[in-house]
Order: sequence, then C-alpha cells, then structure tokens
Amino acid sequence: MARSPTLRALPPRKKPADKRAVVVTPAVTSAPASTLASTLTRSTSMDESPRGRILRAAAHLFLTQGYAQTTVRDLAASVGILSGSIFHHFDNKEEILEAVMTEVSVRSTERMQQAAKSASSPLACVRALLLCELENIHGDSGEAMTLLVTEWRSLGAQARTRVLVVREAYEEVWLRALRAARTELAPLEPFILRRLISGMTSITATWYRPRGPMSLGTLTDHILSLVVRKAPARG
Amino acid sequence: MARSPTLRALPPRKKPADKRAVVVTPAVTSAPASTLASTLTRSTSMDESPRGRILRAAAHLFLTQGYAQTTVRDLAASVGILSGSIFHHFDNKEEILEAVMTEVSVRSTERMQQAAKSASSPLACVRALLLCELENIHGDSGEAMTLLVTEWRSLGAQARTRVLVVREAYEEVWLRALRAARTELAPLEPFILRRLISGMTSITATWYRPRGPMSLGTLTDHILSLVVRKAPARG
DNA sequence: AGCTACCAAGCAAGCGCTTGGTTTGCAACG
DNA sequence: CGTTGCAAACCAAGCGCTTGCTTGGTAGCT
Repeated sequence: MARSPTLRALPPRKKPADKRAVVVTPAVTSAPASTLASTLTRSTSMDESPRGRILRAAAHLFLTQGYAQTTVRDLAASVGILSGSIFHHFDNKEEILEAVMTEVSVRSTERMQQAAKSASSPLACVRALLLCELENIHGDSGEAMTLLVTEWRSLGAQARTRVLVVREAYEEVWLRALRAARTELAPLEPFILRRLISGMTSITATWYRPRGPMSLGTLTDHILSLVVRKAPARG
Repeated sequence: MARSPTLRALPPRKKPADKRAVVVTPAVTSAPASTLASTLTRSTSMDESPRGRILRAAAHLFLTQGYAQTTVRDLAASVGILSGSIFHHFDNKEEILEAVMTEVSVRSTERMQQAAKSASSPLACVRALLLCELENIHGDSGEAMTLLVTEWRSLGAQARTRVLVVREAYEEVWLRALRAARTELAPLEPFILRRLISGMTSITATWYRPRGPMSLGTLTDHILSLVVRKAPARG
C-alpha cells in the first residue's frame, strides 16, 4: 500500500510524457459562444472516452469504499477491463485520484460561478451558493465532491498543492459573496464564516439523504437561518 | 490490505480468547470514592502499560498519517518493538483502531457529562458542551477525537456498530442539552441542530490551530452566536 | 502503417500476521 | 537466601498473499 513508485522507477523512466492535465476543453475553443446546455455538458475529462469512464468509476468507488480500499483491479473490473489496462490511461493510481479531484473541483466551481452570477441580491447569492454546494455534494451531477474532504490526505504533497490551486477559485466565489452580503450576515470574519458553513454542508454527506423527508431547499434555509444576522440592520 | 484473516485462519483458531474489552478500570474498584484527579487520570486502557503505549502511538499515527497508510511496522517502531510483537497485545490491526476509537469515545463522553453537570443554565450548558467538544478535538488530552470522523469507514461493519453503541451516549448528552435550551436556540429540530454543530466543530480540525491568534473560547462564542435564537424570546 | 485500446502473464515489494524461541520480572517455596 | 516456576513481553525470521505496476503482444479502426 505504501508503495512509493517514484523511488523504484527512478532509473530509466520511459513513459512518453505526463498524462495529466491537457483538459483544455476543446468544445469551448471550437464553439466561441457555446450554449448553456453545451457548457454544462461539454466534454471535459469525464466524458464517454475510456479515460472518462475510468474517472467516473473511480469517483464512485473512491467515494463508497475509500481510496486506499479500492484496488486497481476493483476499478478495472467495474469498467470492464483488466487491471493492467488502467495504466494505459494513467501513470499511477494517485494520478487517478488527482484527476477526479481536479475534475470535480473545476465542475463545481463552474456551477458555483453560474449560481452566483444569476442571483438578484447579495443575500440571495449566499443562498444560491449554499444550495449549489449542497447539490454538488448530494446531486447526481457527477457525484463525489465529498472526495475532496474525505480523501484529501490520500494525495501526495505535490498533487495536493496542485489541486489546491484549482480549489482556490471555488473558495474565492464564496468569500466574494460573503463579503458582499456582510451587513446581512452574522458579524464574523468571512473566512471564519466560510469555514463554519463548509463544516455544516460537508458533514451533511454523513446524515442527510436527498430522498428523505427534507428537501435540499429547506436544508439550505436551515443553514441560512443560522448565518444571517441576528438583529437586522435597521435602516 | 484487504486480507480477511478470518477466512485464512478458519481451521484451527488457537488464540486463547478475545483480547478486546476487559477494561474494568481496576483503579476505580480499588478506590471506592475516587478523587476528581484520579477520575480524570484513572487507568483505562491508555495507561503506561505496553498496550496503553501502543494505543497512544496508534492514535497519533492514525491521526497524522491515516489508518491505511500506517503499517504495523510503523506502529511497532514508534513504540520501540518489532512488528510481530504487536500481535501479542492485539489480535489484528483493526482491533487497534477499534480500541482507540472506543477509548476516545469513552473519555470524551466522560468529559462531556462532567461539563454538562457543572453548568448553571441551559444555555451555559450548551456553551460548555461546545467548548468541551472543541477541547476534545484540539486538546492534548489524549488527542484524536477526529479519528472517529476521519477513519470511520476504515472500521469493519461489526466493529462499527460496536463503537456506535459507545458513541450514542455522547450524542445523548448533546441532545438533552439542546432540548433543555430549546427556547433560547435557533428553532430547528435538536437532531438537525446537533448535526450542524457537529459539522462546524469537527471541521475545525482542518483549519483551526489552538496556538494561533484565536482562543478556543472565542471560537466557542462564534459558533454559539450562530446557534442562539435570533429574536430573543421576550418574556 | 500507425495509433488507440486492450489482454495475458507476471514481477517485486510491501503488507498483515504467524511461529518458535528467548529474555525479564516476580512471586512461591524449601 | 537462593532456587525454581511461570507468565508477560518481546525478538528473529519468514510465510502467504495482495498490491501497484510492467512487459510484450494483439485486435481493430482510420
């Protein structure tokens, strides 16, 4: 388990190149003004390509069983190929986790920016972000934003900082919204307020069930009711 | 990793008995009315015995590196023995994790009950529990209540339910306090309010540093300020 | 012809755990 | 007092299995 392939494969590393990244979203470059639909379903790295199918299966398995408990053979079997064939698409197992995490980060950030853009007021924006984050956690949309929380330390240090860079844009959307609605929210530093909100939303993965009696909307309102200011700013 | 020793060792299982439990706290039985100090430091399973030292080292390693990433050899080395000697004290690796988790659960529940008992008002009780929970997460007191959150799924199903039983007493303290202070808190079901509080406190492990600029007390007050009722019940 | 996707087989290393024997502390006993 | 007995604690060695990953080759599409 605690293999460190970088140590063993030091001598003549002959893999052609780094299979990471290169997700420059070709659909966007080919269609200058893409429609909303094509924007949401545009072919990023989680499409119907073999690589995309592996990533989707990995997201599901890593989420349900955990990264360490999921073997490469598990993953290959759930896609319908043999274990060795995985390494035709990825250099090593950790790269799969990193790819899933960056993909999830990029997608969820896109959705958050969209949600923030189409809000009518600062407080409505916070509510929209709250709902969007809960949908990112519980929605069928690609599933598995929870991975970023639960499997964070399964990533090596280098990959961690790489994902963190992508992740910062997500948090920036939040902080901007919290600062804009500051007068209507609880009088805490936006950074701290964001951390507390993040705690409340991320832990819903352990107890909230979207098919249960409570809708995502009312869950959103419950959390929102805690973070709005107590004594409303009287004009 | 996914060994299932119960399958391989099915034939002549000759280990004498189950090494679990048997933590009947001898210090208590010998001293009928123990002092406060001896109650807090009484010899449970995390004492200076070899087993206790292993548990403390395991708590630390599991927390910092993760359970799956911590090998039995790591653990043995950090105690100063060889890997095989670990199994003189525990039947298998998972039993160590379970022992750490139950131990942490029992200790933290004790502290919570004590905190709840010595509170003067219902709201003060909630605050006391909040502070106590944060101390359980960040204090040097045995460290590692975070394990219960982060390594929950590293436990097998049977061990999980066993720990859950111990854990229920902890949550019961919370629910009782939230129900008692209901009129002064946000108008949410105690169960949901507890889950949201739990989210806020548990995630502090990822960003809050007790040696930083913010004290545990002010962090407690920040969280408390979110969960108290907006428009105070006017008598 | 060449590229992508995959198979079949297997290697080396690391893993949890076992085994049989040795040390150590301590209490019982003549 | 010295000896004996014994159990807890540990060592030394390694077994058997799983793991991530490699290698060399093939099928099929363009």
